[in-house]
Amino acid sequence: MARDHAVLRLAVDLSILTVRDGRLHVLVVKRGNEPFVGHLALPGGFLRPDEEPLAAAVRELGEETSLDGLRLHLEQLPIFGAPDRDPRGRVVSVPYLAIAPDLPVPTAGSDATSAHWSPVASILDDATLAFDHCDILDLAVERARASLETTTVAAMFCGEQFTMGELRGVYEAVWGVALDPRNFSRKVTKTQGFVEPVGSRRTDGVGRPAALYRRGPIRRLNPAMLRSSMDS
Amino acid sequence: MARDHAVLRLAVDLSILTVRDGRLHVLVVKRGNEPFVGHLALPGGFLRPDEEPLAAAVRELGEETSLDGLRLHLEQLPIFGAPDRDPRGRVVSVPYLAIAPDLPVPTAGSDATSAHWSPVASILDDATLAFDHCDILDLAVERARASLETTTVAAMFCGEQFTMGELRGVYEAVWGVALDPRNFSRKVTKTQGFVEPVGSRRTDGVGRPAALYRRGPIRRLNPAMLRSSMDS
DNA sequence: CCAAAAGTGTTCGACGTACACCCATGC
DNA sequence: GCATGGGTGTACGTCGAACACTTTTGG
Repeated sequence: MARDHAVLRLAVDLSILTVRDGRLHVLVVKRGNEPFVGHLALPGGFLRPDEEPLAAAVRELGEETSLDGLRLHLEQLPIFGAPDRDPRGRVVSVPYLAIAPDLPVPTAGSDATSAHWSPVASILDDATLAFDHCDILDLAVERARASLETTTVAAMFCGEQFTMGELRGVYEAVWGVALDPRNFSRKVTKTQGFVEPVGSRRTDGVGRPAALYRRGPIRRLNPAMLRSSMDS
Repeated sequence: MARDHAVLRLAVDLSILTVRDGRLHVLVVKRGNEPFVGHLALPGGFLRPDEEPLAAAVRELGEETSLDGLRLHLEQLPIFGAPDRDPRGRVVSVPYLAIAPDLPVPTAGSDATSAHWSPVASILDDATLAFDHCDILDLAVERARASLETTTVAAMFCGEQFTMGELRGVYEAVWGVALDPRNFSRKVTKTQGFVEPVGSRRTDGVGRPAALYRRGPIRRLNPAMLRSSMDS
């Protein structure tokens, strides 16, 4: 039995999603190093010795975006391991899906310059990401869509306090459908533990002030949210 | 920036599940090499150079069990990457869930001796698997339970042709609940593409002969199968 | 005849869908 | 007033749960 084991490095790559202006956005960085210098890519980096993959994802999140990975929803997706996916050698990518509220443009750092939010639709249409990051992003978006059905992560797209309209906007942006505001509100409030009323109301915009909510303790949604389309 | 990248090896570990005698079983091997000589473990092995992880899983399946991995349901689960999980050095495990029909006891080969089916319940209760394989198996069983709700993989536990009773037995064994035979049959047959009637009937046992079915083209179940318990 | 498994018909209730209608704010 | 967004009431249909009842075999 020869030692024909593959020796390789692990990279963590993050699909950090948020909702801005009613559309799904992803955080991309412009690469400062070879290969793919100047190309857009998902933030990420190599696993360090004695480091757990999840810890590496949290670390990269802080280094490249100043986001607190411990407070975000982080979910590991199936790995990408094609032997020729990285010209530097054998690198297997461990993708993470991160769901973040709409925060100010994050800081750039390390080997990444000019990190910024970019609409997912245009990124996937142009297919301009380095490596196989378009495939990774595609997988992450699909997972996010599915997670909205069965879990309460939609609230992770919002801030500490949010209105029903904001939460509904998350579903509409990620799923790309219009939902009935009245039935949506009832479904959410009747699901014990999804959201908790804060008591106060938001009076900033036009229209009747909306009640404010915060995230409840429940993480899994049972029964699930349904994705069937409705006319607005 | 020092080159403090972790250099490591990838292992694929397979949770090969089947249903025997109405109970969920998993394929385990007795280890023939250090570490954990003589202990039970999930079948698996190291990734080879220029090999995709999925290809490695299919290869190991054929080597250690003579099962055709291309014809089975294979699903990659989140990796296990604790730095100290393998005494031989940094080894990250890529777990695969395989769902197989109840086949004759597979052949043993390579560094694994006496591969055999073992009830999942007793394996998890005793917690006797090598490495962190109990955690891996636990994850695989949870995934299998969830997959039965949203996909048609339950039929992968059966042979080419099967009766409604057999298919229902899969759900009952994996979920550990009793289902109403009458409502189950209706639900399955009314879901277009889940199963297709063969036309013939099976007359081996006692009772009215059951109609035979084969797998249909549909893979995702919509609406999903519900897991709520019913009294038998 | 009896036991056992397969399958049909039917009732009930929960819930998603659709929409009429009312509430509260800015302009 | 009127547009805009927030929220309640309610009727309808679909579907899962429960179960009475019939069918077809072996012993």
